Amino acid sequence: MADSEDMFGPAIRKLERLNHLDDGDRQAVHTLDHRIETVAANHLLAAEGDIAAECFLLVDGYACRYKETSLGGRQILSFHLAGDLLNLQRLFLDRTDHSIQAISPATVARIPTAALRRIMADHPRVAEALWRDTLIEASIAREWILNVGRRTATARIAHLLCEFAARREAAGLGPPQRFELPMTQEQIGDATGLTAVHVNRKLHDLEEAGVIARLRREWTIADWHRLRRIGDFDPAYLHAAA
Amino acid sequence: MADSEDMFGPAIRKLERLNHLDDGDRQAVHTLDHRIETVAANHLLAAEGDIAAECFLLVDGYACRYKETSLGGRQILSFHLAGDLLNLQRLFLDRTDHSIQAISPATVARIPTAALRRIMADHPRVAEALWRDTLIEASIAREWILNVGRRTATARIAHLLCEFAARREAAGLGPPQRFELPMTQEQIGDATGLTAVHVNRKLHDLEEAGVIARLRREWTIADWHRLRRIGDFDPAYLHAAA
DNA sequence: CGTAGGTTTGACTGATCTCAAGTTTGGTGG
DNA sequence: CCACCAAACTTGAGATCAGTCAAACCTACG
Repeated sequence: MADSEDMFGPAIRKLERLNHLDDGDRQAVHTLDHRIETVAANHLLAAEGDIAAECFLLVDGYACRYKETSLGGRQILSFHLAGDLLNLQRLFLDRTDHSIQAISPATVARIPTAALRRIMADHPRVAEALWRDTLIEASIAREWILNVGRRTATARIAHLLCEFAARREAAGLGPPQRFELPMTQEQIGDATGLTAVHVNRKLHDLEEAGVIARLRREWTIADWHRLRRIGDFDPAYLHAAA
Repeated sequence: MADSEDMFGPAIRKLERLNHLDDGDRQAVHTLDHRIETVAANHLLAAEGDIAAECFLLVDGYACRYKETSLGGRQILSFHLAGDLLNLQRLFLDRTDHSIQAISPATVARIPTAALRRIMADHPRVAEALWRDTLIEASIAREWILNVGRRTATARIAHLLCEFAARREAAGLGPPQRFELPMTQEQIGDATGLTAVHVNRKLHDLEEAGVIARLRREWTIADWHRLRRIGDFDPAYLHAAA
């Protein structure tokens, strides 16, 4: 049990932020049927069109979801950190409609959707937490439509950084001012609808303006207030629990 | 009851596409607490930040959801037609995170979220239909991120037209080849991350290419196959029931 | 039949992309 | 521990797609 305690810890903490759970609820989550898998960076966890009836719990590391156009353009739809549940739409839909990829070395638990549906039926508080999680994810997706559709390149990038910092902090993974960013500039471009080249240039602008600082993969938000203003970032859409 | 039969007809048909319902389920939907409202085009039904705990059922007409940047840029997040449930995220979240507006004269039923939560608790099949509806909406939002982020102007517009035609047909509102488009070119621009001027030019391109034809507000899709290819449209993301 | 909202057109601007080198970084095997 | 390699990052020059601004022109409706 100590083992699955470790594995499900981040997820339980996330569910507790979404709804109050009692001991029975927590116990039920701990004993969820699952299969642990450790994968390298860039490993594809699920592909568009898959019919495997399972959800993923990201135990450790980072992942993203994406879709591609028929011309090969790739659009990242969301980034995920430890504790996030992925592929929840498979709970009630037949097919995975996007791909899921680890963007760092990662540990995931594959959970059969049947097990999740059972826990939802038996534990209404868990079901409500999953509802909230799904609705918050939809809210984030809407904010991304706005970001990609109506903001300038610099604003899109700044917004993405703000969101990452905020969610990372909410998940208890560390302070928002300083962190190691798991994604490459190419991935930032794929998430913001820009090219890697343009992301690079705008990142330099932000750096020269003294808003952010970078040393290798270590990022510092030098002026949070200004970054937030540049990115037009209002955390309301995260509903305080993402 | 004949009255509410009429009012809830489109919604019941939509729920039936999402999950099998029995007579009790349908009866419960028909007797849902609600308040009918008829509004003019452009009427604001809900605003970002609202705390009123109610969802909307679009009984007749068309509506859209949108967000705005602090600089005034507006991004439409989705279009809705008769039978669609709006603001479902208020079921489990405290605040409306986007605005909702009628884009044609419309009739809506305002339903207190408490009534919807009750029906979900008592009628699991209805609850599952609402789950599916929410998940499909999230899938559509992801496709929109891809559309706005990674497609050319013409493709974005073509994709939007394909989606509208497909959803309209799925809702039983008429054939996909010919329809009256409820939105203005400005609104198409707001939905695709373009300006009205550019939408106008690309629409003319599509017309000159013989892909679409317009007469006043009446649109004809002259070459569905080509429109679909131009828009990179694969209806899988609608999960056959949107 | 006047008017406001919607559409169309033209000329010009500018943000972002493309292509094509480099350069740095981090990991790996010898 | 070092040499090497692939991936990631940088930089520059030129091309292009879409935006801006401004003026007409429809057309639906009161």
